[in-house]
Amino acid sequence: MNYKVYFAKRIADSLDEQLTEQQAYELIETPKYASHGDLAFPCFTLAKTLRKSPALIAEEFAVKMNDPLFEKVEAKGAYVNVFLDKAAVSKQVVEAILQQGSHYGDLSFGKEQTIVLDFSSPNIAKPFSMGHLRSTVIGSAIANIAEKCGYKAVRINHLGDWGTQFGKLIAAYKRWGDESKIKENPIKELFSLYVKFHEEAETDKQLESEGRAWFKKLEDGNEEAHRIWKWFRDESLKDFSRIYELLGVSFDSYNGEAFYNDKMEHIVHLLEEQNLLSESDGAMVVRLDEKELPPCLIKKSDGATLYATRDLAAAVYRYETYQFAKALYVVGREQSLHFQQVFSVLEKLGFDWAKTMVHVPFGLMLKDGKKMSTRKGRVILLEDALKEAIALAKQNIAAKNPGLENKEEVARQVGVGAVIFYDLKHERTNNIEFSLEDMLKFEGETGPYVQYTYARSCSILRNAQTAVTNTIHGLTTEESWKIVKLLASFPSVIEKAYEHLDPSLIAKYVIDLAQAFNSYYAHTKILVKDEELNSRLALVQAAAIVLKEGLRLLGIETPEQM
RNA sequence: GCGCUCGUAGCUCAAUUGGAUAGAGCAUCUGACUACGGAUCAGAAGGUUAGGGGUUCGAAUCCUCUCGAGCGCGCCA
Repeated sequence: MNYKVYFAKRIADSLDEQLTEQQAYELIETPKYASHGDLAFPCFTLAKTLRKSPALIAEEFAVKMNDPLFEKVEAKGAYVNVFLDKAAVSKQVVEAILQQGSHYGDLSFGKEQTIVLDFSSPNIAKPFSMGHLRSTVIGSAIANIAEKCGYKAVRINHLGDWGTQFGKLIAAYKRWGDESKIKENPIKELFSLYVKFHEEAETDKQLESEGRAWFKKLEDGNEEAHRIWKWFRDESLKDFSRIYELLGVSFDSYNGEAFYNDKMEHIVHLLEEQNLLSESDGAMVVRLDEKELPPCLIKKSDGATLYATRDLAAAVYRYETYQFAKALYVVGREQSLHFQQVFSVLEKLGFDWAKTMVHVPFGLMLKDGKKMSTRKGRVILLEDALKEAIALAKQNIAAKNPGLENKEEVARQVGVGAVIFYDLKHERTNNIEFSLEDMLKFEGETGPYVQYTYARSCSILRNAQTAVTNTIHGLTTEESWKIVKLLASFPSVIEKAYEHLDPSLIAKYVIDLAQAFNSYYAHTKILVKDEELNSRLALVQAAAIVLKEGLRLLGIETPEQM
């Protein structure tokens, strides 16, 4: 039961036609302070149509409105504050959760529709840095949230396995490469070749054109270029899959940029057919003057393709393959111009589905206020951070719970949970100042804090040694009420997280719920044999279910002991 | 120079998208029945929301200017 809807209905009923239920719903707030009740309706806007003071209107509402679900209705200034009946609402909410289990909060507005998500998309032959963490965990969480809303989600890892950079890398390999060293430590060696290339290129102007030439060869099917490229790609993928396994992230497709190599002529052909291509300094571009955007480059002057060309081909391929209702690109904000251009070109081509495509940008991971640059070799490897987090979790277990059975597994879950949560708790669009120290904190607003709360709830349920039955009464204390209110709002939090495509809303929610639970835990003796025992246990179980489900949506596991 | 994003406690972030008294967590300082797990809880302290002007019943949020930061702006991705 959605109490906001219920309240909105009551308001609309007690007015004649001045306000629709929908309008009332949109005005209702949940007050910041508990002393203002559980739901509030501000009367400012009604004051104009009713030609009465807001306070007077609130007063009249308060008198008129009585309902078995409302314990008290109070006018305070311009607000109508409603206090819900704690026992009745607690019963409804907790019973619903126990009945539905992990399906509590499932929504259906995405039913029968497919959503494709392009995320993670690391570059081959480059280390998986902290910077890639954001796209990976945000994209993965949004996919989970979309599924919770009923969508069929297609997770696509659009690997950066094509482009001029490979020409450069091959050029560097031909000059300074050592096959045996690369076999020993592929990513590290390839990456240092890449860095060296850029260092040398500062003084040796030859290098740049050598790199471009190799890419052209690669694109034209040169056997040697292709063999080297394939080798680099295979080695890199091995590295990546190790990290994805650690993170617990999976994909439905690893079709990267190279996959579209034979699908680009089609796009170029379409553009030609519709007279959208024009020449500029030897390159082929689509002009976007009417949108006041710079032109979108389709082909370089040597005939080689560009990133945008491949993205166009990918979009068309994906639409033909999946008939998506929505396509998301979870890619850093620094590429927002690129996506504006690509979407605009698709529109110009007359694809009406172009308007279902959205760039979901996110802030950068900054180091000392600056972008972490792969070129300059200033990177922090994600795998190193994960390993440190896991080692720290292991230390904690050794100190706090030495008897724990599957230490390794739990240490992984907790360490990785800390890293993922640290990323996801920040609002998506904001930059994050990277701090390994903060990321490895397990106290306060962290993943391990929520996991710990879950483990505690499991512990109580184990100790209870009785099956929880679904007949609830009581639960009227301030502490339990805080939990119930949060539990009741879970579905709307999911809806909002999807609407904003922002997992941080769920991260914040899960923190709030954990805090409410811990506060309850500290104030209430749960395992005492009185007639409310079963109700308290049911509340604990309901909280556990929602904590677990919330963390699952974020891609974080929930050990029962830690 | 132009465009985008942003500026909130010492630090990292919130604020129901224009609503009531701007809230959390770190860090600091106090406390917590000899405990259902102390990776916890309760409390103290910490603010002219970068700054000026405007819009209205009401602004951290909207418009404008100034200052400051980050990222983009044709053959990289």
